[in-house]
This record gives sequence, C-alpha cells and structure tokens, in this order.
Amino acid sequence: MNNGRFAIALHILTLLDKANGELLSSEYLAGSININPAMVRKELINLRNNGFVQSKEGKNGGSSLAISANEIALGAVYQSVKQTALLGSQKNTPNPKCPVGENINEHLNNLYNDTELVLIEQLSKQNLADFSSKFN
Amino acid sequence: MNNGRFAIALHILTLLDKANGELLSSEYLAGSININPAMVRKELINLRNNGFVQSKEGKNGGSSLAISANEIALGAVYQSVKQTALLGSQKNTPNPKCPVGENINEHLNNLYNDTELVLIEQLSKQNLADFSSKFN
DNA sequence: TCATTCTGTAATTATTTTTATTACAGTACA
DNA sequence: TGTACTGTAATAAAAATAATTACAGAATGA
Repeated sequence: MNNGRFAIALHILTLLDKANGELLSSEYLAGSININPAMVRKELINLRNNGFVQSKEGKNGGSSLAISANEIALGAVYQSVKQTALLGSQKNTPNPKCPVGENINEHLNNLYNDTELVLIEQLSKQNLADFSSKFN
Repeated sequence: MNNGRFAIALHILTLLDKANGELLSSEYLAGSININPAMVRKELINLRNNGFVQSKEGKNGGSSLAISANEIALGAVYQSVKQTALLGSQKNTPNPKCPVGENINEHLNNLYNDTELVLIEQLSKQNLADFSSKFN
C-alpha cells in the first residue's frame, strides 16, 4: 500500500499509549507528528472505527486508547489504513484478446493476496506495546 | 510500494517468456498491457538494467529475456521496480522536540526493512517460470 | 543508399492520489 | 454562556504516476 497513513496511525497510537489514558487533543498529536490537526482527526475517525481509540468531544476532550496496547497488533493497524492492494494499482485493464492480458489480473491478485497475508503476519509479530516500548 | 510498475514489469516478462526467444516489439507488448509503447520502453530500460531482458534496436528489433525464466525470482522483480519504502512515504518530518517524534522514523524504518525482507522472501517463492506457467 | 521499422530518450502534459487547509456546526465543561 | 474541544465537509495545493508526443539513432533489406 505504501501509505503515509500507516506512519501517522502508528504515531498517534504510540503517543496515546505513552499518555497512559490521559486524553490528548488532536492539536497536541498534530504537533508531534507535524501535520494538520484536521488530518489527525480524520485518522482518528478510522482508528475509532477500528476500535483502537476512543474520543471525547467538547472542552477538555481528546483521545485515548480504547483497548490495551498489547491487543493492537501492527498488522491490524496496517489493515485499518490500507486502501489499495499491496502491489497493485487500481486501474489495470490489459487487453482481453491476449491470453496473458486476459488472465493476468487474476494471477496478480492471487499473488498480492498471498503476499499481503504474509506481510500482515510479519507485522503482527509486534503489537503496539512492543513498538511503543522502543521509545524512552 | 504499491506500484503499477510491478504489474507492468511482470506482464512484460511473462509475454517475453511465452515468446520463447522471439523478439517482441514495444508496440506489441503495449498492446497486450494496454498502455503506451513509450511506457513499455521505459520499463524495458529498467528490466534491462537489471539483467532480465535484452533488446535489439532497429528494424525487426524488439526484446527478449536475457536469462532463463526460472532465474528470475519475483522478489527480484519487485526490487527492480520499487522506488519508495514499502509502507512509508518519502516525507515524514515529525517534531524532534517530542521524544516520540524524534525517534519514530528510526523505528519505522527498522520495521519497514524487516517487513520488506519478508515480503521479498515470500515473492521469491515463485520465479517467472512458475508465474508464467499459470497461463495457457 | 535510402526508405522502413524499430529502440532510446527527453520533454511535456494530463491524471490521479495524497496531503493540507479552511471553516464551521455540535458538544462538553466550568 | 464563553471557551476549548471534536466531527466533518468542502476545497485547494502538492506530489506522484501515467500518458503522450516527438524525434534522433540503429539495424535491416530492397
């Protein structure tokens, strides 16, 4: 997928883990990542939908982890932000009159799926707690 | 990396393998992939630089595999087209004043590198001959 | 030798994807 | 009821990718 969102999501999660339940505002998170608070909020929507974080609106609001850091496998984080296939582009419209062109998408998809499975497995050897513990 | 180039490269290589040494023109290749011949030539430059194919200029020219299809591991094809890190974006400039921001790139890079290694290993379980044999 | 058919490559443009920005309604608190 | 947040949409900007055009140079063969 090659997605800057993976880095952002993991960055947010790491900060939330370090905060130990204290609510962090999107502005604060954005400050550490060095991006716009609105971007952080967008990513938080996704992290919330995946059950990783919870947010509180209004004054003194902010976000915190919704589950324990060792329940968040990095592979799950990857899956939550991935939008396109690992190696493919969305548009691939080969010539169906050619025997290779006709079938290559099927074979590529099989290859991508198998590969992605292994990738997720590998990422999941670490969970958020493991990752976060690498920081002081 | 998430690169349409992987699909294009593999498509080209598969066609060349099927051609059994016969020279195929960039126009012919482009016809099967359904892209512009100039794009094919660009990708051929890369495939040539990696020793996978050879081309002949001039009339009746074209390209063919430079080595046997079972010497071309799919992981090597991936490596030849990859330009950005597997999961990262080029620009990631977190706030160095934050202990997490300061070190996250190092940890992300380690994670990406380990993951990519596994990915290449997985892809390399198949070589071009294996892949190509899936087509009639 | 010279027209033809290719590749090699650069320059340019177009398209798509990603990221950033702005804005403001809604919510919670004190 | 003012303040400090989130939620979300709309828009714009930037970056990455893909496509197109163009033409010089190479090999062939009539």
